[in-house]
Amino acid sequence: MPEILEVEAYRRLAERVVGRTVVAVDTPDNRILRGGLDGSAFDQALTGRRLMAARRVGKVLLLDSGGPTLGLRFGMTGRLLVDGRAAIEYLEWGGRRADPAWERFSLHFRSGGRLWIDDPRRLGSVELDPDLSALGPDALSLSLQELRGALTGGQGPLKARLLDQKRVAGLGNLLVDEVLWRSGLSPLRLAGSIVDDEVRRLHRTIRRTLDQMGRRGGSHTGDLFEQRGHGGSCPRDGVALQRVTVGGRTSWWCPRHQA
DNA sequence: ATTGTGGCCTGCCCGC
DNA sequence: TGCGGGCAGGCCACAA
Repeated sequence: MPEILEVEAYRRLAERVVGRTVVAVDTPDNRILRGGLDGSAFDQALTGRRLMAARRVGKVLLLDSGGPTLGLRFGMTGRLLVDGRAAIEYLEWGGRRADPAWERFSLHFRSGGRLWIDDPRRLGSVELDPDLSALGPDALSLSLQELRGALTGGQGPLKARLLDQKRVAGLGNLLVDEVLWRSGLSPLRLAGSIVDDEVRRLHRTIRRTLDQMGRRGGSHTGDLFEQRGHGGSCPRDGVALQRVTVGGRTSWWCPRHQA
């Protein structure tokens, strides 16, 4: 599903439309439109605008227009396509095929071509000038100090904390499971119990994991991924992985080396 | 205020 | 072969 790595790939793809001018906005599904606006409001706000930049904050893709900024969220099954090209061809848990019925939002450009969102489950959304003030520091540039801050105060399990977009923006279920597995930290540990040594290890692991998996092609390319599921075993030491729900998400972890 | 839970939404896979 | 149940999780509204 789209976590920070996929959305960053979407952002790079979206750079292809920077400089283009919007001539029409298609909103075949107004259920994904936010801010109480209908399709014509999006059309009115964006038609005639030239796109100035493609940015990303956490899992949100932002297209600056000189007027309103268009914010795109991809939920679990949203893909971005530009001129018929997908940033991520295969999306875990996404549709197994391309279906025009899954097109939810589309920008047409004066110079030709278009950008659109394909989202079978409609868990994504589109918004003008989204409020991003509640988002925590971005996971791709997360400093040690920022991670320390994210883990400080309050209570709750480590994994829930890392998934909380107000604490750290961009990490999703697969990335957090992979990072905790590599760090040897249990998803159930209380965030406040993580000592400084472990915070440093976690920080190093986040950086290395995002870098490596970004090059491999997305959040489904972790070393743990293939073993997620019943009957799966730890790739490191072979014992059966345990399944537990943390932060409302299915979590797979190794009871042998994650403590 | 923070933390937890349920629901949204639909494709896909499995077992009968 | 078709069908129904379970599952996937990002995000939000809502409850405690």
